[in-house]
Amino acid sequence: MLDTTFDPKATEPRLIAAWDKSGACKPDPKARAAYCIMIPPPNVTGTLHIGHALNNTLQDVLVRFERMRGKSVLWQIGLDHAGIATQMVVERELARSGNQTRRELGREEFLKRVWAWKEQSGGAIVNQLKRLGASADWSRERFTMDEGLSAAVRKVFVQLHRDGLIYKDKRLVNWDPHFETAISDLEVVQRDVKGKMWRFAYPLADGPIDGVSEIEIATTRPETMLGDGAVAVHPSDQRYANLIGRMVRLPISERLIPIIADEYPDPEFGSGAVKITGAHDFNDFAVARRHGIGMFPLMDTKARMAGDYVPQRFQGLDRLVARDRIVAEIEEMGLLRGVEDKTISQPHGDRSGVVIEPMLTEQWYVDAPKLAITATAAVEQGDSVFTPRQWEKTYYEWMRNIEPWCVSRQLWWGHRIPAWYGPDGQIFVAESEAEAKTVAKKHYGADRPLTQDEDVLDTWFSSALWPFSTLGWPNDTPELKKFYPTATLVTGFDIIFFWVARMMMMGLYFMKEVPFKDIYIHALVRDAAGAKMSKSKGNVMDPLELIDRFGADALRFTLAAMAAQGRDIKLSEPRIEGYRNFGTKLWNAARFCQMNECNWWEEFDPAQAKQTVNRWIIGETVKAARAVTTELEAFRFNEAANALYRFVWNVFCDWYLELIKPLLNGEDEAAKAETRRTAAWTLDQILRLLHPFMPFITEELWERLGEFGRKRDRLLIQERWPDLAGGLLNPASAEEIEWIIDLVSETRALRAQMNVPPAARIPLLLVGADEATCVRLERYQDLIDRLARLEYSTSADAAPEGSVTFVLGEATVALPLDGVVDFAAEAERLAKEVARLDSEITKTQAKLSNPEFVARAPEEVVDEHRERVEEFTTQRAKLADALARLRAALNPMH
RNA sequence: GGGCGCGUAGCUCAGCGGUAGAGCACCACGUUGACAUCGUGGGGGUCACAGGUUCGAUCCCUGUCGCGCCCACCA
Repeated sequence: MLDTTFDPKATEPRLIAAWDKSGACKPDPKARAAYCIMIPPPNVTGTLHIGHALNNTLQDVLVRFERMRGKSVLWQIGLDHAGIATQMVVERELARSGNQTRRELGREEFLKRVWAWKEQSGGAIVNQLKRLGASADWSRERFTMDEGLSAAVRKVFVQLHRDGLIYKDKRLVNWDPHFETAISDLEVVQRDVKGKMWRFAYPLADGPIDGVSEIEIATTRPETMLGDGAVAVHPSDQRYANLIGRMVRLPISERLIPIIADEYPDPEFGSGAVKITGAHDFNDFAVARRHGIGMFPLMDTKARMAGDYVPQRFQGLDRLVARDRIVAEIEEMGLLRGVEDKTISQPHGDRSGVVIEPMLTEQWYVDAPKLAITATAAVEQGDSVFTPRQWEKTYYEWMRNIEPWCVSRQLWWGHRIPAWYGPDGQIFVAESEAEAKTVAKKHYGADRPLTQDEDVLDTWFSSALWPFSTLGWPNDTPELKKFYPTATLVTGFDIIFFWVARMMMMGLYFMKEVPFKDIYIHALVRDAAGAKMSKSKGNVMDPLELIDRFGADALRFTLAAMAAQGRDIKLSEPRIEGYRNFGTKLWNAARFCQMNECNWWEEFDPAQAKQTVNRWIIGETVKAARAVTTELEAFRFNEAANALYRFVWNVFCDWYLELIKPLLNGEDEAAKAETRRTAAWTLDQILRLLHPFMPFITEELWERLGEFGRKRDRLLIQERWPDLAGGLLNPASAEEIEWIIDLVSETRALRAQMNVPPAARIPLLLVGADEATCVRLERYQDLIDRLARLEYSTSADAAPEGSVTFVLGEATVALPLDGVVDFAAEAERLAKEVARLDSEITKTQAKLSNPEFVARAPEEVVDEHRERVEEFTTQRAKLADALARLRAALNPMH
């Protein structure tokens, strides 16, 4: 006998082990149709947060669903080496344990420590994914720094370089002074900070012109003035027309710089003149390039003032310190023309949080604009389809404005760039040092020492190859053939640019096919204020703690049920609790079945069921199965979950199990046996349908129920999805049972309104009921009595003197007057109902008398309206009659 | 500045042109009955606002107001 509740804590670990041991999560070699999902590889430093929980729940739902549908399913699992994040963690660890710093250790030794860290503490998230119930083939786990994946990275780099799609360039990059590395545009976040704007006067070098002796510029970053190469004004700006081409003497540096004309300055803003600092500002860089203006770098890798263009007294100062000193000097020189407070949006490193400096450095770039062309076209042609569709716009928007992708990072942890330099700086890009040497020898005609590029690649470079590198590429493996292009990508919108777009580019370039057919973009799980959950904000909900408290099934079902399209998820505990209760409800329904010997019977053929109630539930089950299937195919997880919730609780538990109680306790052995088997069959279907969402409780029930009926020879995870073949829907049975449900519901409402004590049966007389109704009432009298505690009798005659009649379902009911009824309240209710019906009838008739409606609305809609009028009119007549009688009874003087 | 989205019951939210929905909360009644992690019933909404399209709009279009996100930029 089952306990009264399911115990997730005791059960989950056992089932995780059982699934793994069964091999059920490996692709089925016999199945012809392939289905593959690539996990968005979590960072090796990561721990499971609620976003992972959502993301992986949805993937697991799909994976279990498709597996049960008989496909050969590969859920490719793995981890990302997460360059900056991991290096940060290990460096912090070193600092905490009083070790040497990264630089003191040296590159080789530091990397050893990182690998050691990875072996020990990395990948904790893998076990946490298992706790969530993820049914992946764990034996195929990959890591972006695996030898195989690293080889793929090298091959891709070399190939793209050979094709001219990777190149080295000296230009302005986003520089993170904390990690001392370049980062890509995407890794920069703009934040508003309070700042100031200063106005400086730059004196004209050759004295006053037309009485003007200086030109005023505005800056929020005075320290960069040391690197000014020009002052720009708009060509149409009359104020400066006569100054264009003149020189100004840059204060402090005493360099002479020209006044140039360019479209960039906005004459409306400030003085209309802009200082041009090509080495420290992206806009200025463009202007300087256009005009061949010199660039003067002012900072070292830690963003301290340094270099030839920085006077001795500022050398080594932090740029903010230098800023104050420069402003002071300008003021002393009498050239400060004003200061005002100003909110500035400042770039920050998304990992380091420090202010990013634009710096002039040499880096490796991927020609993203070129690769984006096919990647954009693929979505336009529908080779890959976003769900929800609106994300395609976001994708296009970015792809059409894409900048070259800076892929080199001045870090140690990552894929080292496969480029070697000869003594004269000649670059040899090759898949290995040996290969580079061979090429170099040919180039130089002799062996020359080569040094490898110090830099590593952006983490997202290897992630971009994930859909094919994990399948064995560049080798032509059977997996690659079978699973590429993959079926569905499930991910959050926050990494559409970082990851999805780049996988599209790389996949299309190297595989000539899109990496995935469907891209399902889910919402972000946010905190109550609608903010992104983040460790730094301290607003995270820990999924593992939620699993401890409510069980993994409850968390999974909640996430799936809330994964509606188009809105962020605000997770609430009461909701999880509610779905935990749903599990308990299912558990107890199974317990009821077990107590009543509703045991699994393999030979049971639902098509042969005779009892109306059984035929009805079989039809309802098929309807539910179809709904769940359709919704899942369209990635409407919430709809699928809701359909299941309603079917299990409101149909199976609330009605079916109640309706069969008399049969199970009755004398008709044939009916009893059929009912037991039908109940078992239905429960069996429910377990299958629910399994993708709640794998633990369903698997456990599957096994436990099997202990009593026929023995199960397979785990539920290996079972097949319910057969959706038609022929099981039985309209007649459905109509009859729905009639009972209506009757019971309405009678119950009536009882409540009449304030009848719960134990009391009340006699009701049906007046003028037709024969079919009488037969039905007769047949289901016990049931109706049980469920509503009403004893009906029927009469073909009119209602007895002094009783009130009213409508119940399709029957007219007479209520003897000596009850405990609040007639006034009842009269009010009836009057309200009559009024409602009147307005409905008027409304519907108005529609019907509109010739356009009749002509143009679909036929079935018009018919529906006609029926509605008829139905409402009959009902209204009955109610009005009852109301009249009631009023008469209330007021005998009439 | 450009783009995307959201305003539906007290709360959290579904809703795929055809009589407005769920869960929670609330009120009433109910417990030796598979389940109090429960059951039955009930109250509660001019679907943000204004126009338009349509026989018919919560749904499509336009505008307004409020809120959120993304991208770019502010010398």
